[in-house]
Amino acid sequence: MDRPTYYDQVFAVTRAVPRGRVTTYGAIADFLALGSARMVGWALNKVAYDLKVPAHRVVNRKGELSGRVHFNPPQRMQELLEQEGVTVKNDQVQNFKEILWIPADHLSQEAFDESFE
DNA sequence: ATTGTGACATACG
DNA sequence: CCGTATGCCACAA
Repeated sequence: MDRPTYYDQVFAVTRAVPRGRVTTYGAIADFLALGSARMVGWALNKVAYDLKVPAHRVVNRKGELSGRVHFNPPQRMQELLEQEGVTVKNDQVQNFKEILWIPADHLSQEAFDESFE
């Protein structure tokens, strides 16, 4: 699309997160070099009821499942993560630093832009 | 145009 | 660790 909305970009990055890995709101915002971490969570909220985007792989900078309450039902987020091999305890992703996936380290801005033509 | 609203992040006490 | 404050900025009304 000519004019991808902020949502589209957030969704695209989120879909790029591999199974068993997680990323953070800040990392996505940083990669997009647009908006802020707040925008990311806000964008995901719009699609929380759609299963097209693996929103469960996005957590806050502490590795907490801060957005779980927006799932249906809330514990669904943790279940999905554990299903992918991610251990979650007390609403926190275990081994967080090991499985953290930073978009900026694996995606090129150019290739990303092209996907919106 | 103005205001309100955040699934955040960082700084400070 | 906890609460407060501030920056952040796209989007809906």
